[in-house]
Amino acid sequence: MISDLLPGAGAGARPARGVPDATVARLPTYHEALGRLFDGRVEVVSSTALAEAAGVSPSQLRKDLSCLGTYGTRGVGYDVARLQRQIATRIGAASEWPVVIVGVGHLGTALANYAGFAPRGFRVVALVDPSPVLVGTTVTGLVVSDLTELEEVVRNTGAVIAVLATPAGAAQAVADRLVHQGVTSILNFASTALVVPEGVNVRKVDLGAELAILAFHEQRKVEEV
Amino acid sequence: MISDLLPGAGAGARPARGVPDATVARLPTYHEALGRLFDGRVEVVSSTALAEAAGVSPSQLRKDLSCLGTYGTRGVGYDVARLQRQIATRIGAASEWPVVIVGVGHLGTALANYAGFAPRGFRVVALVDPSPVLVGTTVTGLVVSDLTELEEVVRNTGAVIAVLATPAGAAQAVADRLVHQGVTSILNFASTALVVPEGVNVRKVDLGAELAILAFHEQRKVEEV
DNA sequence: TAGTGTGAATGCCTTCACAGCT
DNA sequence: AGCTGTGAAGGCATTCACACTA
Repeated sequence: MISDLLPGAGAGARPARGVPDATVARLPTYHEALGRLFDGRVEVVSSTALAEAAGVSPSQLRKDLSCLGTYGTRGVGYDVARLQRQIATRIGAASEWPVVIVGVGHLGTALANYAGFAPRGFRVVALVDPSPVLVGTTVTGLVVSDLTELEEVVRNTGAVIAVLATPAGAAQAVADRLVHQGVTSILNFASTALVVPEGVNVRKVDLGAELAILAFHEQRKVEEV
Repeated sequence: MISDLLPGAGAGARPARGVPDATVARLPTYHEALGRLFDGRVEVVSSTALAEAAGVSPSQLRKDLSCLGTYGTRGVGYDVARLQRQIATRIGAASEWPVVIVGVGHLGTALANYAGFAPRGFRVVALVDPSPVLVGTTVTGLVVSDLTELEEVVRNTGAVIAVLATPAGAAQAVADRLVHQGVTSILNFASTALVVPEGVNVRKVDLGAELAILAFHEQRKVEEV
């Protein structure tokens, strides 16, 4: 939606080789839709069909894909396998990215268990939390490390992507330490605007805000009567 | 970000009394920032200060607030309490919205426990899942209902907002049933584009896609060398 | 004929710059 | 003097329409 409009915004992101931000944000959706709909059985797909599966307009899909170079055949459609490979390479789903999760509360635990990461090339390699109750326990086969060892954990795993699922108050301090250790991409679930240096990408996911946006529309419906 | 742009976009949303979608998406952030920074002690805030706390530009903040009518004083700033009240009313945070969560896996459980909903006027009033193992158990003080009773649950609670934390395959069917019972706002965590009638708002939160967008930028950094 | 690729046009959002209050 | 409110300008993103190709 909106997208974006969307909330969940990038910071410090440079214009990126001619691919507009809005397009980048949709590529994962296309990739996912391709995998979900056409597991080896369909060989060609039209822009109309794929667009519907991804929830966008056909012309938008075509324009987006044209940014990656052209992988369709006029009069026919797109070669599914080839297109999927191409998008995968571009969004890095072909590689495997180690990810560190900081904050092992309810949300952090859910993310550690989230099945949608693995097929997209992400592997959760470490969990970090300050709570003595949690440190040392095992979650999804990973031992929770103490927050004081954050630097060591990041160094050992070589992670450049981190997920922040801490309370809002702790987020900035943790982010600073992550960036200092070489993390350059942060997915932030805390409801704070993080300040990071140029070149570090942050995406914010504010679950409360998402619901609030829906409530706004509901509120408007109420007022209309 | 991209916000919005962004994935997570509204569907069926009408132009809304002159308030643009992009502004609506930021209002909850302003509301949250006001609450976090100024708990009763500061009476006036400038657009510059609030904008920094919310992670936007001062001019954007001013333009956004001007959509709500004018609650600032030239040469002085915004009356914190008054502004907060005004935004709260507009986004419906002054009311209390009952919310039904469908899908009580790791994510659904985390959402049921999420502390960020209550202060924004949301109360989780029901949990629904098809699994015989879960039905009847208690999560955060709520007994999990069977998916077959979905219609009854929605009717009894009077919820118009629902959260979908089901697998992708089940999402559309559940959405259809929710809409049929009068739900008009859906927060969708399943990685599927939902088809809903005019007048129903859907916001999609795709956690895997969020990470994938970050991976795209990392991939680009790698290729640059 | 069917469906991609893409300039052109439209519309939306953001940024700028300054007029207007206090 | 300081800071909001807002028209105007500029930049993106989306949509349209059609040339082009298999």
